[in-house]
Amino acid sequence: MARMKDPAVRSQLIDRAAQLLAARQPVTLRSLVAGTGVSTMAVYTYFGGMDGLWTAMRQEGFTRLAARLAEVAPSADPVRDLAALGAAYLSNALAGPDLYRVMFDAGFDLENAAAADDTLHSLVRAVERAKVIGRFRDDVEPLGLATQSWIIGHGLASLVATGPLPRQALAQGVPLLTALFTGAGDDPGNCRRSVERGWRIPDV
Amino acid sequence: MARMKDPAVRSQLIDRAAQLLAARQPVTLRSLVAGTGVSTMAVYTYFGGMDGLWTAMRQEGFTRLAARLAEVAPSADPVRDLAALGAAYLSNALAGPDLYRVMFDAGFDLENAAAADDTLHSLVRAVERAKVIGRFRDDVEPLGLATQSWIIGHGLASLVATGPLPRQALAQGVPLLTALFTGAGDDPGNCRRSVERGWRIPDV
DNA sequence: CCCGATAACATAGCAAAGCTATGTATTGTG
DNA sequence: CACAATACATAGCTTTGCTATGTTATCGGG
Repeated sequence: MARMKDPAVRSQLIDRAAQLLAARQPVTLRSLVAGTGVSTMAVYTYFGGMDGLWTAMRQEGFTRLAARLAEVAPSADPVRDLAALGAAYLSNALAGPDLYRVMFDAGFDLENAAAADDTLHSLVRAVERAKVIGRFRDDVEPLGLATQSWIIGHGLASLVATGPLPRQALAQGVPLLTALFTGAGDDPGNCRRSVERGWRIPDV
Repeated sequence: MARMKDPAVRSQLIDRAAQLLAARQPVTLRSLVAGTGVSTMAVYTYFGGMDGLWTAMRQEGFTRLAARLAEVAPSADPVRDLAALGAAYLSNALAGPDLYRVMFDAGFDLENAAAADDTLHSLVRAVERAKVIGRFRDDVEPLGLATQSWIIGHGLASLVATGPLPRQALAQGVPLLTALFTGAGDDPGNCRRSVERGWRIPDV
């Protein structure tokens, strides 16, 4: 009945946008299609305009974040896993600061909210596992503690990746998470060890 | 020898920009000067261009933040004061979410870094006072703990004011700060009370 | 007291931005 | 095989930030 959209063009445009973003070059309609051979109309057939492209970029950002978090294999130590998830979150933000900023830049669509919920879920599960083995108290609300971990991770990512704090400030993540998890009932010594073991990743 | 710049025009333009920002209307060169009676050149004589205007907006944001923080009168309970400073920080961010976002949006100039340092200083002083009266351990580094408090405040502000978390999530500030300050050596019961007394402000 | 130099300001217009109207080509379906 | 619907290119419109140029007002020195 008609021609079909070529999905390769769509991902090509997204990739090029991410590439421009990483190169600190302005992402404009014309600079996007410059190297691709397609015309400016492609952006409108595939994304409905530049706004649609930014929405797609946000989705791409959450997809990459989910991939990073999925790399964290659950271990026998859920507190370590929580710190490792935080480290993966930071690692993702530092790997693509501009893309990370785009994720939280403008209007939050329902799709982004769902993606953010997925991000939280992996944290919630780790908190629940920590409760099961008695590291956290019974009265700890998994969603609440997961949200608090997210707040710390996002605050650190935002201030370091695109803000005024230097990269060494990433080390603040260890005392922050240790204090949070100790407050949730974990033994201070064990907590510190678990967090330090999980936080290995992003100090590069 | 020459005409003098009129400072009133400068603040008029800044005010109008903040007004447009709060009304969620695009801040463009021509929309700025639309109601003022001045021409587009004014933006260039006063700010050197739109970038200069955004820099001035960031300064304005930090000025308002400093004013909010200055409203917090130091009391005999420095832990309460720390929580009150965090609440004032949140209150400022929620009063002008768009302006708050502008503050951390793009390039961080030296001036902004200095303003951010001033913000930190009020926190550092409160931490030092808490050490003096024995609420925090002697080995607590004031700058480190102040930075950690800032990370929490900014994470909360960013995720609530312009992000996916609902306004009720502000309540997460209490357990977060309580855990942080308890980890710094404060007695859990006293800490909770102090934080709750200081956190009164932003739950509106 | 006035005049010239200098800076503030208005006007007009340029390059590039996003977007749209229109025409062409291509592909799935009857 | 023919038709219709959709992808895509081309060209141009509107608005953006910015600048070149001319005009006017103001302060200091004679």
